[in-house]
Amino acid sequence: MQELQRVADGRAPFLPDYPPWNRLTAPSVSDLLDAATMISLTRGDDAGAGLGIVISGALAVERELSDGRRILCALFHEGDLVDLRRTERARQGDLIALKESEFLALDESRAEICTSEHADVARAFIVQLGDHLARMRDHATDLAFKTPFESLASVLFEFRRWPGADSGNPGGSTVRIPIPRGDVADYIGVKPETVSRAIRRLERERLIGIPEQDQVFLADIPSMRRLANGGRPRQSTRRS
Amino acid sequence: MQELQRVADGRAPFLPDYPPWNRLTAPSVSDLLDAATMISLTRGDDAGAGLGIVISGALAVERELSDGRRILCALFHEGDLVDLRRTERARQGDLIALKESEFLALDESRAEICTSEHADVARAFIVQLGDHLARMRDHATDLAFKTPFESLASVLFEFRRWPGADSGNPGGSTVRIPIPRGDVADYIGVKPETVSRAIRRLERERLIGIPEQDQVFLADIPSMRRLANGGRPRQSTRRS
DNA sequence: CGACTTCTTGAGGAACGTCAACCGCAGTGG
DNA sequence: CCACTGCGGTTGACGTTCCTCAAGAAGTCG
Repeated sequence: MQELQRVADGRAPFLPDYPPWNRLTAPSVSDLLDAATMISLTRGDDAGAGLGIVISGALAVERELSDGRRILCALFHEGDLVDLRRTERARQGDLIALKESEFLALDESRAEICTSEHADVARAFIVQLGDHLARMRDHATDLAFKTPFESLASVLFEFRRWPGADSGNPGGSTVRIPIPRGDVADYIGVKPETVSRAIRRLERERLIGIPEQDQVFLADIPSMRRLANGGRPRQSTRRS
Repeated sequence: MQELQRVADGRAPFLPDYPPWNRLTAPSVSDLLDAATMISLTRGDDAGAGLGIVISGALAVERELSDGRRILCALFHEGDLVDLRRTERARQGDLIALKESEFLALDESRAEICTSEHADVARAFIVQLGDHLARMRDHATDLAFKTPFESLASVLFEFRRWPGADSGNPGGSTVRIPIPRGDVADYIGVKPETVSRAIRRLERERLIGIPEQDQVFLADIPSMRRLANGGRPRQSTRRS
């Protein structure tokens, strides 16, 4: 029994301590964990499963285009339910780890039984899927924005909502960028060079500061919010 | 009672005759319809509800950016479950009709009770949400593609999957474009002029034909598939 | 220390957005 | 019956932007 082993490890709280997972009743948790297998991943690893819960780290749905371009069309963080079951298309993409991660893979058929037998599990799934849809709509909006500055500003706010992103700063004006620049670029649909240039320009304009490589200080949150919502600062509209 | 009235209208099959809706048991359907209100919409109307099922027509989540740009970040067609409940962001956008549509709005709290009491309804919701997530991932990939030709090819295949899109052509090589050009443009993140130019170029290259304004004949489906999957035909790579 | 990856910076060109005008059509009212 | 109006779609010229290609800087791991 995998979960018993885990409990013996002293890592008893198998499911994330976030809603909706910490709202489940004990029998539901038990049944869900019966269908679960913990997988440890390092950067680049394929999770090899289409259903599960991210325990730590960062995963993404990666798609390699026929001409070599790479796209990360969805990001998943700690506590996220990953559901790639509805796969009518041929190229659904692979679920890969962007860093050291732990993934609680769920057996599809047993998980399905679990959702039909436990209303709270079904509810948790619906809540999670609805959450992800909202994020995907935001992301689609970012991509349609087209200007890297807006996409970047928006994705910074997205990262700010990641669990643990605001650890150590109460006001939340420091954001950790949890994945490398190249992955950010693949996520917002631009090239790494463009991400670099965009960051440097935001820095020049005093909207953000980069104390460390993977940290961003939001110096002017209202302006950044405006930017993320479409107040596009094209060349002509630099200061205004 | 709204549904009794409808039944009296002779329009008894209230839910779409597609999976997963036609798989529900009678009591589930009855409970679900108790929470439902049918709304008739014309182009531009706001549905005014964040949860429901599209009975006919086409709806979209529209977002107006602060500088006037307009983005359709999700499309919904006949039989789709629309769930905008997870709205942590301020600007979630509006659910609007792109054409004459009928929308079966569901009361949120009563629908929630319904999903918790009927496992098959919960399952239908999960299936639908998972389906939409897959579509959103595809869409995000399209948008990240960046070249309008690829996005357009991809969106044509998306339209081909719409119910009724292949009515009258067995092979499915004719696709109906169910929404105006401008909406297509807002959906794939480009300008109407670019959509027009992309269509004309695909036509010039004999990949598609445009018998009517709202119809596309896929003359070379394999090539279009390649295009949609990222075999990008930039200026230099015209024939190869 | 050296090979590697990640990030950055620069110069040049292709591509899409912008602006403007035009076409065809439907609805409207004189 | 026909001019007027508005809307959706198309076409063209032009400019900004971002991708491409290339090289260098900085940090990491062997």
